Amino acid sequence: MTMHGMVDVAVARAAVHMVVVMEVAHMAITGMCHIMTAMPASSKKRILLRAAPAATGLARTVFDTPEVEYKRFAADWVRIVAAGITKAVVRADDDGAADDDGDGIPDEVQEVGEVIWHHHRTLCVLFTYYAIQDTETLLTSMHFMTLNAWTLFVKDFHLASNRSKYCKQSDIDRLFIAVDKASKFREKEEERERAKRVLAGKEGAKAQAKGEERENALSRNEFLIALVHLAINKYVLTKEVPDVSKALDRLLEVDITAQLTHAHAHPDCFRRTHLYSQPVAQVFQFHMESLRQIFDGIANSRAGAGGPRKGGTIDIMEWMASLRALELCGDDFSEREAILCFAWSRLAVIETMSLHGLTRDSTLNFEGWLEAIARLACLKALPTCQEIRDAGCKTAGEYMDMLKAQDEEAYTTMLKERQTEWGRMPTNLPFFHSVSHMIELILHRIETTLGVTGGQITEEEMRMWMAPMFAEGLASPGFMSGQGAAALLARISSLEPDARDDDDDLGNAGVLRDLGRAGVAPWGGDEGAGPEDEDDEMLGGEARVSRKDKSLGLLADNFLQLFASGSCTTVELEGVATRLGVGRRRIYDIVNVLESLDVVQKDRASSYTWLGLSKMPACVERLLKSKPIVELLVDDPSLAGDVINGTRTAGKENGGNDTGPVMGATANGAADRADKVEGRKEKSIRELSTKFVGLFLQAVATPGMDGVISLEQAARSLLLHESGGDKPGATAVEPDAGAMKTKVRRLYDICNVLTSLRMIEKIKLPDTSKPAFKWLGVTEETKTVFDASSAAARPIKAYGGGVNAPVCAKRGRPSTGGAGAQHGAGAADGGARRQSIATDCHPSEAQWRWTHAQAPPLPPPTAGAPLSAKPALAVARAVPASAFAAFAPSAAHCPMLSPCGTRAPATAVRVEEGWCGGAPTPAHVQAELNGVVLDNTPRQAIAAMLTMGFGAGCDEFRQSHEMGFGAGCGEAPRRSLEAHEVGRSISNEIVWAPLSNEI
DNA sequence: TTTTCCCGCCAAAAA
DNA sequence: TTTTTGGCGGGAAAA
Repeated sequence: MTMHGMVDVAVARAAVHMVVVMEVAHMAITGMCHIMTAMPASSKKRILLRAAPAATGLARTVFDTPEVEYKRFAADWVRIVAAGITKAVVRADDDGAADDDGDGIPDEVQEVGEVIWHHHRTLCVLFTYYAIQDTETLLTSMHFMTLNAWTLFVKDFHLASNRSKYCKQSDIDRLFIAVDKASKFREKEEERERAKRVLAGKEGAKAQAKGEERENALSRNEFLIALVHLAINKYVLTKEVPDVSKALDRLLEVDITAQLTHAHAHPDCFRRTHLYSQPVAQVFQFHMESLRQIFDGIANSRAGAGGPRKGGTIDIMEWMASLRALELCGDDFSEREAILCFAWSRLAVIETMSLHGLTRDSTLNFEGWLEAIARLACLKALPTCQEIRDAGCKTAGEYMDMLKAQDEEAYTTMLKERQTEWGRMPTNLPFFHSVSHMIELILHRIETTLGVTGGQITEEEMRMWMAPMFAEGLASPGFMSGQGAAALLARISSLEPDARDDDDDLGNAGVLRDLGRAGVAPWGGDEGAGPEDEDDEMLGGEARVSRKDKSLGLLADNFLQLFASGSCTTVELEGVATRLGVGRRRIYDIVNVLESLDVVQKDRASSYTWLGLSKMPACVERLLKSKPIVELLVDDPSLAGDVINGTRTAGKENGGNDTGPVMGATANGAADRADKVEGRKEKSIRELSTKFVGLFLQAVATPGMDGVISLEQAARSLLLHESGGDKPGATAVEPDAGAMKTKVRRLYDICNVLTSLRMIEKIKLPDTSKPAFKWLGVTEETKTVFDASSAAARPIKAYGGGVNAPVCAKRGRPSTGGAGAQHGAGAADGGARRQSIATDCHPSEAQWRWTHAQAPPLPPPTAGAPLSAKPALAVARAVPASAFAAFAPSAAHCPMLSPCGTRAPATAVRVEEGWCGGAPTPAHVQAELNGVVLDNTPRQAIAAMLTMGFGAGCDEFRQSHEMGFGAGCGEAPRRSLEAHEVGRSISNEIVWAPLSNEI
């Protein structure tokens, strides 16, 4: 009953993950159950809640979750036990078969299991790393470790010693063979058994395609078994350590874990510290359309060749073939490293011994593929922005190919000099630049092949590009050999599409786009032919952002888009503000109005729950039914005559001049609680919004008004109400001009968001030019606003200083144009072709185009606003939720959206948290680099980003973080791994969890 | 001009 | 206290 000394702590901390055990392999691990019972009930409940989505959202998991990892371990462990580890342990251990807790499993075996679990992540990584060493058998190698690989592993970690009695190289080789043979034998047995048991079910049919033609190689669980034996040989037999679990722990801890290098970093290190940052997400987002096409093209390549169609995934062969076609491997990085990129971009899969699991584990979905590209970007030798510029090129791709063509030697030299070791980050440029340049290179190569230039890659183009590959590339990947490959390939490709329910079908986006630019030859020449584009001579300096680009309406659009597309249901103010690139203050304006309509609901400080359209119609309905709080007054006395009519007991004309309440059957009603002059609370935008909507509803009910209200009218009604002037006997005090002005200002705020909701629209009163709005109610368009898919498709508009391409059609520059004011690069959306996203720091050269070729379904009033040009760093501050769904940590990962623990301070995050927790916008970073301090700048977050390699000149930050794939992953493996084991970040605020279930 | 409405100070309300 | 909310109005950009 006494529990395992050293592992104890770790196990206790990891206890949370153990809950899952029950469902997975409870049979084999029942012995561990007591751990769970010892767990505090509260935490148990919490985790179970979180575990739920894991089951359904596996494919969506962006980080490897503890749950999955635990299950993966459980699956291994079941096999290990089945393989008879018990016998070996009991035989070697001093305690023998003691089973104090009487659960039927010898305590020592249990402890061994716990030790393995403790190091399982590391071991999985190592297994893959070495399995990949052998490119000879590329395909199988990702799941099997050959003798060569095993030997290399042993050598790297100095596990063999010729002086030792039981651990000479030859002993270890023998060990390998023994394990391999034993399991092979057992597998055969099992299979026979199974075959017998399986009756008709189609289960049986596909269950065992697993031909055992694989020769000497260890699967992961066998590798683990081998390690146990190795530990026994190394420490138990030599009497150094009496007990097997301790010996294993020592082996894993001292001999292995402590010797890990950056190359063995867990995939999540890279994801967490580099990949999921806003700048990177933006880079991807910028090229999203093209990337999607490319991915689809590659993913469906075999379908085109007559092969089976696999749904939306890319396997290793396709990955390698595409890299070859792009001529990416070379002196800077090898094919083996390319394979590592692929392997590291996969997500943990629980069961790799089933057909389904194997497929999962052997392929990358879109997000995974993007990650692989990002990893590739780390390895690839790429030019800096400066170099590109100096060479007079627009993109990195252009630069590379030009260099190659003009000076082969220099090109080769560059490749050699710039290569980055696997596991390290490039040092010559910020990571997101690398990614950007990498993508440009890919696009450029594809375009050159096709003779196309700039712009989105279309489906058609992709097909053309892929064509030659059917013929050669994919069909006979020359870089690999071996039957195993063919066998595995057959296995993988034969399986059913696996209902990829997930991935949004951006499929038709391409079509839309093509339609959009109809008239322009698909590729072939021309293109730029857009009648309009011109200018871009670029601006000199600071770009003044148009007021329209930072309007509340625009912001509201983006806000709605962000949440409507469903990536997250928790609205966390600070995070949203950062994400949207605005100050918190502005978010309040929006949220308050939305709250008054039940679109969001406040659940705690700084946090709201997104309700979307679920409650909103009912809310409006309710307002309609209940008597309005404020009575609508008709502003123009003359008009009052007509308006006031039937149906209402409009009978009261107060002494006050024109004031005539139009509605409100029971005028007295409104008075009840409005007695005391309304306090601050009553004047909140939230309340104001409710009242305002009430006014609209009255206007709708009033014949002749048709739901139209002028702001002045509304303001006056509101003010009169506030002053109590609308009460029966009261004397109306005509509000003074100042008050009116203020009130109108507020109403504009509300109108802006209501407009974004498409619930009202601005109209101009025929007669006067008075501003007025017309109530539309919950329209079809409103529904569209909330519809997840259309929201995802809806382009986001750059907000504020966001800088991207000038897209405005309007040529003349706004009068203000001071010195080199900015410009609209006037490229019409439809024909806009990609330029470069080179996230360069020199605006004068960059010409951005925000390429939303497809016309937004419902251009909001503000659409088409010119986007100003500006320093490249800030490409677009607002990124569509759809982008974040794929790249950004989900709410669950990121305290910025949904704190899992205590809330992070509003403006600062701990450096350890990486970018999570108040991510700075590119503009912030830019400002910081320029030495300017913006308000609301999350300085620490920026510091964190800078340590990751963004920007130069921030040595004080960098020095302490010269890291490879992850902070601490290289230097202090012990510690950080421990932290990882527990599945939480060091800061203790981030809890790994699957991406929100519903996406 | 008039209409819009961004910005952000600073105080009330809430931890 | 400190942090979160958010009223409020100057004043400037659009129309």
